[in-house]
Amino acid sequence: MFVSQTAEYALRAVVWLAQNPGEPQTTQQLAEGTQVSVSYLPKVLQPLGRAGVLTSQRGINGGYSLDRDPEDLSVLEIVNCVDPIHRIKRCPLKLESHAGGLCPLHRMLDDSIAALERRFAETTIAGLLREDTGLKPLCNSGAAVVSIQLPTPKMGTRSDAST
Amino acid sequence: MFVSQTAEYALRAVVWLAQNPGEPQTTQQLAEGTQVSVSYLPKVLQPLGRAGVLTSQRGINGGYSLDRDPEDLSVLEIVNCVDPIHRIKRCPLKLESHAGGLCPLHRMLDDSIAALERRFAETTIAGLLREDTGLKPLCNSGAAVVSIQLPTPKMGTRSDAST
DNA sequence: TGAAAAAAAGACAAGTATATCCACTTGACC
DNA sequence: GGTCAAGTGGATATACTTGTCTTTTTTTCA
Repeated sequence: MFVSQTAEYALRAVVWLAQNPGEPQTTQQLAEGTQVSVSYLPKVLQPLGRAGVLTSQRGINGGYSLDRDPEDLSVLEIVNCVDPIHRIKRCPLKLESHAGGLCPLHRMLDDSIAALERRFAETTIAGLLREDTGLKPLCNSGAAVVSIQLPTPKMGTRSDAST
Repeated sequence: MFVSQTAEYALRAVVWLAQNPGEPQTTQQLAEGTQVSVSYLPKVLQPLGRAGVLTSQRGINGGYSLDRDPEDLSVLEIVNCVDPIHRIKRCPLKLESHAGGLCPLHRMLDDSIAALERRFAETTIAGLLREDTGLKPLCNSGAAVVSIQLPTPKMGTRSDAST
């Protein structure tokens, strides 16, 4: 894959939390909102808690809430909590002659990783919430959907993405 | 990960074959040149054979040889033989409201995949061989190393990449 | 034709990612 | 303080990726 399933789940959860500020979200609520299995989600969230991205509160009225300003919380940070991106630093073949650099193949691969990393670093959670193209980040139902603003009952008017 | 181990191995093997045209390379030779386990390599190469990227010849003096012009053989093709890149086409949460497009989160993720795909499509094997920065693509030893052109017996003079 | 070299094919083993479940702890509220 | 809601941690299951090994098939060459 490209980013792990777990990282994708973590991103969903953080986006959901950013969309539902105020009261803490229980595992149930998060699981429903992000369509992640309720029994797996806690495992995904724990590293985010340890990293200080979110806080968890036990007991009645507990749940998870975001502990960072979405405005300077990047996608990269979330991904790195859960499934760190590894750059290629040394020759994977361990050739002594390549000790000081990477050959064209691995340089190209590392550059690609770097580009991805850069993009993830530049994308903030708040940015994602702002760039609303008619489709609110994950979620349909419940809490966060204030107005989805359907243009007409017919479909396919939005012309955003398709392929 | 980012590209699978298997895909990385496939790229190494193809680069090696492009560097060693002429007589077919046995699994042993390829394994040594690419530092891939000799018992795993055949598994990696088989999909490439089926896809017509390389041909294999059994028996004495057999081995693998590239069956495509490195000039228009892209990294993307190799990767796709072995571990295809999947774009995000539909909402992974299967929200009906997102049927016609992707939300900002998944749009961003898909755009990142697309950028990667584009880069891989634009990079040819021949291109990698040309862009020789002092380090020949994988390989040290043996066959393909005609002149690695060591500047001095001392190390670390090359100043190409390091971080 | 026979022997040896080589890839192909398939069974199997190990490791890692994903997912589930349950017993335990923490905390809020009565 | 008791009770119940909620997260935590650990054990276990399942699936997929990576890796090994053995047998079979193909091919060349003597």
